Amino acid sequence: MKLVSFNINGIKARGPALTRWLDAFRPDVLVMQEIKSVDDAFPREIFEDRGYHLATHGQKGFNGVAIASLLPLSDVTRGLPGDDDDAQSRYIEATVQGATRVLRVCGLYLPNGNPVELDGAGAPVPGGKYAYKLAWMARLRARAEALLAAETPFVMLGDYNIIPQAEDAARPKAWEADALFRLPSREAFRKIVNLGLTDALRACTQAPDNFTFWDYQAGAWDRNDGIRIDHILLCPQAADWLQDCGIDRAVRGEEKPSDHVPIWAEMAL
DNA sequence: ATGGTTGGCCACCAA
Repeated sequence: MKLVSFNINGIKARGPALTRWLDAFRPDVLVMQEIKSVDDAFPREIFEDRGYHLATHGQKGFNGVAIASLLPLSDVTRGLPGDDDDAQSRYIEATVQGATRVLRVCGLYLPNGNPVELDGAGAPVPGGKYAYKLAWMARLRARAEALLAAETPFVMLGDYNIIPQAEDAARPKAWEADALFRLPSREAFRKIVNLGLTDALRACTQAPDNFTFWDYQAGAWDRNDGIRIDHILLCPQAADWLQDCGIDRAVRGEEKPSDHVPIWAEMAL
């Protein structure tokens, strides 16, 4: 079965491009980010007409995540545990029933974190976007720990807004001070991976130039000035079920594309 | 290295 993460950058603008890709690729389970829609305005028929179950967690104007699945979906939960005051829609979980196995699918849109605001001592300014990013990552790590402790097979996939290593950017120097690549961001990502999770793409290839995002600006796509920030992390059990992983980069060159492309994992479920 | 584009939505913010 094919499991995919795709930051669609606005469902209202992405209808034609998304449906073309959906019909060509036919994912079994799809998590989306930046739907930029409230739940009531989401065009559910795009998915339901094609036989998908759909769970959305949207908000007005920004953010918003969703899960579409050909396999039965159950136990949908919305929001990342750990902060009841967090009003941003960035996290959704659901249980997917495969032919022989059950998988907890965690779809996430990790905060961008820019601009990086630091105080005189170099600490993130409380209430700033960078502090929010790091706090969110600590909550995500706690959630992964809880799922590991419960021995619930799970995958955490989505737009992490993290460039894990220099080979994951065409021009790493340009990103050194950015919230997507600065060392504390990469350390926080490693602390999650180091719980024992597998980066699905890196389990299948060490090649550089496996980007998932190219900015709309300055001809980034034409110059292949990209970064790898969309990731699929697997718990040890789910990693045993991984068969292949790749990035559907051609989507970026089609008409009216998102600035991200799908990353997929083939799993024995 | 810098400047630049798109989405949501209606004055700009976010990326």
